[in-house]
Amino acid sequence: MTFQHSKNTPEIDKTASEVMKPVIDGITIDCVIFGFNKGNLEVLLAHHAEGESIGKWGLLGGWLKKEESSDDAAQRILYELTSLDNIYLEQLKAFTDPNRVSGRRVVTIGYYTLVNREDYNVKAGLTLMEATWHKINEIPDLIFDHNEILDFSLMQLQNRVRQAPIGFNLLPEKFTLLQLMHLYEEILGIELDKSNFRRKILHMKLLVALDEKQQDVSHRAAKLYKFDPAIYKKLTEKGFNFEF
Amino acid sequence: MTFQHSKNTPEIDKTASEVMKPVIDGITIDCVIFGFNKGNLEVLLAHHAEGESIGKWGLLGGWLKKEESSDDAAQRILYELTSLDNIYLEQLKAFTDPNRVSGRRVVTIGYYTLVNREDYNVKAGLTLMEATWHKINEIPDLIFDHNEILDFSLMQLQNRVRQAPIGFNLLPEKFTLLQLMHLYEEILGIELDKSNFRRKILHMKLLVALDEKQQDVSHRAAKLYKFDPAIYKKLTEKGFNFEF
DNA sequence: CCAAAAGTGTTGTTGATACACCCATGT
DNA sequence: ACATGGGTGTATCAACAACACTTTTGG
Repeated sequence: MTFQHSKNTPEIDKTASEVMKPVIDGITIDCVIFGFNKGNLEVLLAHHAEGESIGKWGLLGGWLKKEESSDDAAQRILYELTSLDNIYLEQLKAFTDPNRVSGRRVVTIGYYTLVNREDYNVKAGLTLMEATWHKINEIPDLIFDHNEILDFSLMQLQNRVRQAPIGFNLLPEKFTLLQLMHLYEEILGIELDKSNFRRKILHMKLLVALDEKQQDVSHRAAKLYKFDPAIYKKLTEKGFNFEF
Repeated sequence: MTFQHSKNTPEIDKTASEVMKPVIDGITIDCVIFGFNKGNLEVLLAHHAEGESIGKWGLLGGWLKKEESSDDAAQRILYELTSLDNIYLEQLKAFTDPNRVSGRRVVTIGYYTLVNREDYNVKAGLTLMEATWHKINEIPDLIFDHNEILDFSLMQLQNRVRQAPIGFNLLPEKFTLLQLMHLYEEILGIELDKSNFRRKILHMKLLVALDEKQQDVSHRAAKLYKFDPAIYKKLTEKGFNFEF
């Protein structure tokens, strides 16, 4: 017995159009936008001022269009909603529970992004009266399955941050070692030893020491560092690991 | 200026039906099925005997139905095609390039699974004249974007195998330490030291030594071990790492 | 006895951990 | 002077890599 054609090659099955027609009402994109502010990991949420979900919060999202990939759609939606461009963006997975939206069959593709809050403050704000940042451990009930998407994205962030220095996307261009350490502590929910963290991170040679120091702090000013993307590229080719 | 409703809450937008209608022709599921045989990592591919793609190979897949999640669909499709049940199965991501299938807008959700070849041989075979195993480094040109999906799944497997002992799903219930080591070597594409591997894996306490030995080998018979899921559960709660 | 794989032991090196301590600066 | 965070040094311990070695078994 051989395969039935309709099973192993669905895309070219001539009878597929009947099967498909009622199946999917549409595909959306939902973005978990992470930011780091004063030692707290935060997420940008949109407030719904009208419609069924009035008064509730949700992730930022939109419809996938016919002629774009989901990566392009996520990029576009993010730009439309926040004016942010060229930021770290990665697909999580598809969320497909048939009851995730009542009454309709809508599949959503989750994304997460890491943004530098300083950039965000400059470029956006104007268009975003209804979107505000929420601390990661003070997240309200969200619409649909958005809490699940957010939980998944946090797990993903925790995993990814151990394998590549993507956390840098959450920081301003120039930062101190302790800021970086606090970022890792906050994302991973652990405590780190100052001295050991310094040695470890400097040993990786990923940071470039600048000739600048912090300004306007009421204690000894810390040296500023920046992340070196060239060295990062070299290291990724060899494969490397972050374990804190 | 506030959000336009159609942007941040797409699912309940009253005008959405017009936007959606032409957008998606359907969603499919494609599974990368990994097996391990005689030291080789292999993938199960289906041969297309008719239709546009005649003569070409592709991943095993099928349509997502209206009332099932993609996880359920993947499970169902796998069972229909191979009679395999209750196997390790994980979503990769959605593949959404608008041109991945010419003439139609079909999004596919990729999955990968790890199967024990001994189970497979028993239960399947009858229904699967047209599906055969291919060594991971002898993969032909596949239909659509299936090569891309396969490449992605291999990366994912390499990553996941370092964080949890999912590799055990590829082995028979009872195995020797060197079989396990060869599995890691094959998946990760590295060479390992026998002695160091032994110490490391035994030190994790994840394996249970059995009172059995290999049979019918033309050299000293190795002790057989099995994987202990109870201890695995304990360890995952604490979080643990495999680095080889 | 030999081949082939199983399995043990040893040693040098590296890196993680846990501290104690000094330094610079604003109030 | 003291609080606050910046930054250095060190002793101990666990993990790892490299490699040599012994054991068991079938042919």
